[in-house]
Amino acid sequence: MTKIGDRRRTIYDVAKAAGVSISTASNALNDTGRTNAETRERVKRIAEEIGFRPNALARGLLTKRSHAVGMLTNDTYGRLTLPITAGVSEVLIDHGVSVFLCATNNNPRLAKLHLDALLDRQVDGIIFTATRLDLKPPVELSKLPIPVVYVFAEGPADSVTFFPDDEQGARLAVNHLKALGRSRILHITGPEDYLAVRLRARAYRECCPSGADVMFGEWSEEWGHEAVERVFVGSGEKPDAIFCGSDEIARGVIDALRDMNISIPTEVAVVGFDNWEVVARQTRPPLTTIDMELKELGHQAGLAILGLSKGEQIATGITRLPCSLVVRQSSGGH
Amino acid sequence: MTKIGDRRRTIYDVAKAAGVSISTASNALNDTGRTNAETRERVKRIAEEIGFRPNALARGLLTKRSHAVGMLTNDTYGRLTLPITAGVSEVLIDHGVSVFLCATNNNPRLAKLHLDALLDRQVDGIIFTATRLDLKPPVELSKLPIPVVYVFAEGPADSVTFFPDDEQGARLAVNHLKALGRSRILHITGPEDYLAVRLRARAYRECCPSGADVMFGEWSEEWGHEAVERVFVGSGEKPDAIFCGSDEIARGVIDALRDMNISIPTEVAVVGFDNWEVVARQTRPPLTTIDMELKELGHQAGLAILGLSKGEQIATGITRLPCSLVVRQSSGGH
DNA sequence: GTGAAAGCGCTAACAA
DNA sequence: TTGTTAGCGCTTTCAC
Repeated sequence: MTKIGDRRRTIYDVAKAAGVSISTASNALNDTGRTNAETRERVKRIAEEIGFRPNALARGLLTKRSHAVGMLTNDTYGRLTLPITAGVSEVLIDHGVSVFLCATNNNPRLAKLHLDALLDRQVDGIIFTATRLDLKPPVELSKLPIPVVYVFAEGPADSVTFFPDDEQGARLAVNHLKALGRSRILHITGPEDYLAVRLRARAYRECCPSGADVMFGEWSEEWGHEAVERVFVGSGEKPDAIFCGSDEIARGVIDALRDMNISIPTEVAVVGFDNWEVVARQTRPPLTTIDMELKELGHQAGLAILGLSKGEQIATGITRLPCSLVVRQSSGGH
Repeated sequence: MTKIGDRRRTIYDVAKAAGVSISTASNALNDTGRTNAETRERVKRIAEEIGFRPNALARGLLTKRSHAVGMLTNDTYGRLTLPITAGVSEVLIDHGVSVFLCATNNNPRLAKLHLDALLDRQVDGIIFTATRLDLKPPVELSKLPIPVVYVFAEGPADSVTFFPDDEQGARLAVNHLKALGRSRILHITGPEDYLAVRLRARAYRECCPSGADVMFGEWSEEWGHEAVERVFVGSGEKPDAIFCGSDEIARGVIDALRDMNISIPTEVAVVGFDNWEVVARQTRPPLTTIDMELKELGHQAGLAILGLSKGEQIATGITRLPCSLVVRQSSGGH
């Protein structure tokens, strides 16, 4: 019976089994240097056979590239973070890069702890994600020795930053309603101190020059409900469409309209913002809404950090990625 | 002007600045070996001053412990995954362990890719999370050279596995309703092919020996709505309480009851399952529900993998962690 | 109590 | 084309 040590195979094992030196083995495995095609194939085959897998720690120590990036995030229960992270991870895994997930809960002590851990691990870059465009990181990220990409968060002026194009998204919603023949469109949205809220409201106003009416409030169903009650009591001309700042607000709006026996979309069409499926799919009728393409945002952020970590030049400043319109029954669109 | 190279400080820099050898510096920094207390303090102070941070790659290469673990997950848009991950990360960061997040989308190819990457990075262990107890990992995890912990998923018989105590959670719900004086309790729940559904239904039946009535269906609001309509049309004795298999179902139930002008909780009390705040907080009235303590599940999984990676003995088999009851207005409890 | 030296597994000059 | 060699930054015997 052959005694096989169960320690992991190293490049030495490959070299010995293939009858070459470790440098030849290394070159063959990585397609670097000048290696005879035949030798290369043989080395690769043998590596495969004996189950060789390179030690990423050793490689990283030498090359000073760990092929890992850190994601520092604020948003624990993250309906934003998770799709973004999935997008980041999805592009990076194809480039052999793994992702450390660090939830900071917006706590500076925790953020520092995670940041130090990431730096110790020699990550090639950091992606910082928050839930608001106008929220600062809980820890200083601006003078790190590695590149940083911001998603849904504000970095220094010359940083690489991604977020959704709120104005374009709002235009998409309003133009959809206008194309459906609606003319008295109301905008019920979140707190005015959110940049996203202001951007969306601005785009909405530009699309509805006559009689644009914005109701700022909270990010809750409750607020959607309340706003509708406020608008639809009494007489006077009523809106024939409502563009909501979030799907949650839209849900409250829809529930309130149903309570008042106002038919959707016949009397009032409703459009939301987020395409948060668990909400948008479950309203009655299902909600037409704006999708912020969070996964794509993650893709772009991943590609950016990849490029930066290789020393490539990436356009700095804010890049706003287009939103898309998801039509369901609440707007009566097709 | 002193030229300071901006490469990272190494233990050599610390040793030189402190006038000791690198081995002494290492011992001092790690509180290992016999080191003069005074020397130790001096070395630590100097390390701090020059901004020394140990290179985790070098350390891991030598010690064969990377102080990183991988989380392999199925549930991309994860209302389960995220709290669990947060819990894992929360305990581990305090032990200097970081977490790689790998979303597999239940895709074997992707899972293999991620698993290999984790192995290459010499992770100290892997936590596999799924969304169902009776779902197998998309990749073979049973004979890895590193420990594996399963959360919300089934591992081999002798593996370490955590999930919530569905039966205890169900008993909590039913007993709460009984304590409130309800006697005709109906159970509207998800598909019977889920183990969790069967366990909850069993516990419910045991608590309601007389007239226990279970309606299996889907995990949707729609189903909750439909089930209520089915039950409350026609004459005959109606339930005075409904225990739902999920918060989403409960939401449908509550909406349907309101549509029928049945008052909650006076005529019918409702309890959900999940404590998914975005749903449970927004129902009218707010939903009494069962919390699966996902973060605590993550804590336990993190501690388990930590212990296992240190070679400690951990009880194998399935550990079910208690759920808790969150009382809101839908049950009229206090 | 401290230091010299070996070496973790790998890559990249440079020689042959 | 291939092999030899020198480290990457750190921990850890084992002399002193």
